[in-house]
Amino acid sequence: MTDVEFQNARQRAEELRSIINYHNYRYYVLDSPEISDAEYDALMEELRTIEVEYPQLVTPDSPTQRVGAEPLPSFEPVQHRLPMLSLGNVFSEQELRAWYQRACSLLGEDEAALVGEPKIDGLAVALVYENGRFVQGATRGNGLVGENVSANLRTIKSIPIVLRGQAPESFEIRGEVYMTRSGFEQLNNERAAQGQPLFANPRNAAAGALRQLDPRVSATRPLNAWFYQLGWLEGGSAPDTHHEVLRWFAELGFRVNPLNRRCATIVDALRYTHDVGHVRDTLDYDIDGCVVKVDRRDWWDELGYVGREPRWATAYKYPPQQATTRLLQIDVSVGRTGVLTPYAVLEPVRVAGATISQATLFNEDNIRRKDVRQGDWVIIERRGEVIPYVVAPVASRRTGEEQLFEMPDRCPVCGTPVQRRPGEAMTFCPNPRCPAQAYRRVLHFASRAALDIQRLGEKLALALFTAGLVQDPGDVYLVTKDQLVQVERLGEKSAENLLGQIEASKQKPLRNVLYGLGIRHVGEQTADALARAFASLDRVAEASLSDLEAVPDIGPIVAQSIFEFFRDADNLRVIDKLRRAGLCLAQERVTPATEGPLAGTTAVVTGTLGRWTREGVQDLLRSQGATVSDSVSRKTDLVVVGASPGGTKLKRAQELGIQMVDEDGLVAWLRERGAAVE
DNA sequence: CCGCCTCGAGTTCT
DNA sequence: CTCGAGGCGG
Repeated sequence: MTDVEFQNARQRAEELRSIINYHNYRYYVLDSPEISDAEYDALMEELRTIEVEYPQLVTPDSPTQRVGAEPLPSFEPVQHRLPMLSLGNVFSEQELRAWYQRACSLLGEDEAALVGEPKIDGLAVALVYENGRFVQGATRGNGLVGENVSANLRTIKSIPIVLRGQAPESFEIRGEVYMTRSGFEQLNNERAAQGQPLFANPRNAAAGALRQLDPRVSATRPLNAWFYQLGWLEGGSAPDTHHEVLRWFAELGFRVNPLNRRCATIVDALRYTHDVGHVRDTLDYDIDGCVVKVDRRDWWDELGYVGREPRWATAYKYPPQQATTRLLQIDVSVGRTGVLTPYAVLEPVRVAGATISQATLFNEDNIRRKDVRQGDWVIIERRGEVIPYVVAPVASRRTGEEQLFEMPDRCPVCGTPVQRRPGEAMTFCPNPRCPAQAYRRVLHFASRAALDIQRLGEKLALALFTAGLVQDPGDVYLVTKDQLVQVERLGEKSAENLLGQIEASKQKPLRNVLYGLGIRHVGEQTADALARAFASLDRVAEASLSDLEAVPDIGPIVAQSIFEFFRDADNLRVIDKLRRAGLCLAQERVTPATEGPLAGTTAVVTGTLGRWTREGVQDLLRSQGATVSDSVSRKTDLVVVGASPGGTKLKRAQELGIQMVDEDGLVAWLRERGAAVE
């Protein structure tokens, strides 16, 4: 190698580093790249090639050095020059106002400008820069001593290795390392596919990634960071107000959250917490509140600290969406179809406005996959802000006393040995006469989507069942007022009401009856398809396997299930009772999905309507040839949106660009197509 | 045969 | 709402 070649290589390497650092900044910090990924990769490749040829040209701040450092034996402790304090919390508007009043009165001011920032749910880190270069980064640790995680922080591409513009001689900047929600989901999907344990939430996943001793593992994790606080500073100066400091950070090349806002008064700050709360769900990172800081930094010294919390800043916390509680034991329930479903019995805990004491665990595999044990501390959340869900155990809080769950080998209700088919996740009790199943069949028959017998709910159904009065759906029509009054101690009026409901149910259309029978694999959609195709219960009962399979969406397994149902003596007895009670087991004219003004259209109804019930709208659409579905997909033509609609349906409809209408819009839509409106 | 789309079934609390 | 699994198109 000649000296000239070496000099050229060195010059080119320097050039490339500065070009790559610039594009890194455009891409990772500003989120607005100027070149394509391929062009970027080509630049990286060129630099890497030079560095392989001339290893002496590799510098610690080279972009190629973000990945690939050797694993560490352990993290080295780092004493924070300035302790990393925690913030005080407030949980309500009043408390935030009180914090502000106190700050103002200590300052002897009427008002003090503030800065609002989203409070990122991640891990606080402190980074030291010297002469514009990243030299060290540490975790918060206990606030006084943290761990040196520099090698891992280097792998986060939005963290600048070399600063832009004029930086002070040395300073410390603080920020939050977090994992994006999308990255977290993808990571967990990958881990699930490989049978590895899942992370409970993005925060835990980020913590795991940051504390990886092998930076090469860290580098593969979707970490990112926001910066929001100046630590110490030497050989230079920083602006006087916090909002200017944040702007200055951005100029230096740090990633600063765009939601940060200067608030002139406490009223603005309150509005700010409200606004951030509104966009919270749309962000690709978790926040658990807002941080509010006094803007003028000279006032920080005046306000000082109480204990280890600054008086010049506080955290306004939103109600938690997750909670930790004790999983007392795992019980098993038996469903209508005989499926054994394990569920967690929890130490009651408040999550998102409700006290949760139980949560389903779905099946044995799910429990095993999550490694949930009886006695564990577990993280609970409400999916869709409703359904309680066990996210993960907190393995670090185990005592060794925890008990592994085993699916019982006999049905907990009737004692019949249970079955689990190879390759299937569900365990079930094969005894159709199992009281749990029989009782739930009655309940299902009375449910809204079936015969809609209100008042025949869990309690009464169980009482009638144990008294031996209603053992199957057919018995519902044999109950007398005397029995209700004398055996069930119902009031005269309630008994009459119930009997009225039962009487009215006899008019329900065939599809409701078919659904109510509880044939395995026959839900609302399939029941509707059967009613349309055969128009009478008897014809369904007589249908051959191939007749059944000719119906769209019915395949061999569903056909077999229907076929068998109508060849079971117990089931035939039930149907006989229904027939004698005078139920509607045939329908005169059925509109096939291929006829009517709405033929070929698929609609979804979500939320609460005003003028009609949801069922009413569905019936209206169906009666004119439309297909009514429960989930939005590419095939959906129209989504009718009522008040408080299902979030995923709305989101999916938006993603797919499907027409959405309210009630008035629906009327217009129907008129356009020449369909009847009432 | 695989992957996508639906459907079915179980479930919580106010 | 979630998960499992059946149906069916590519």
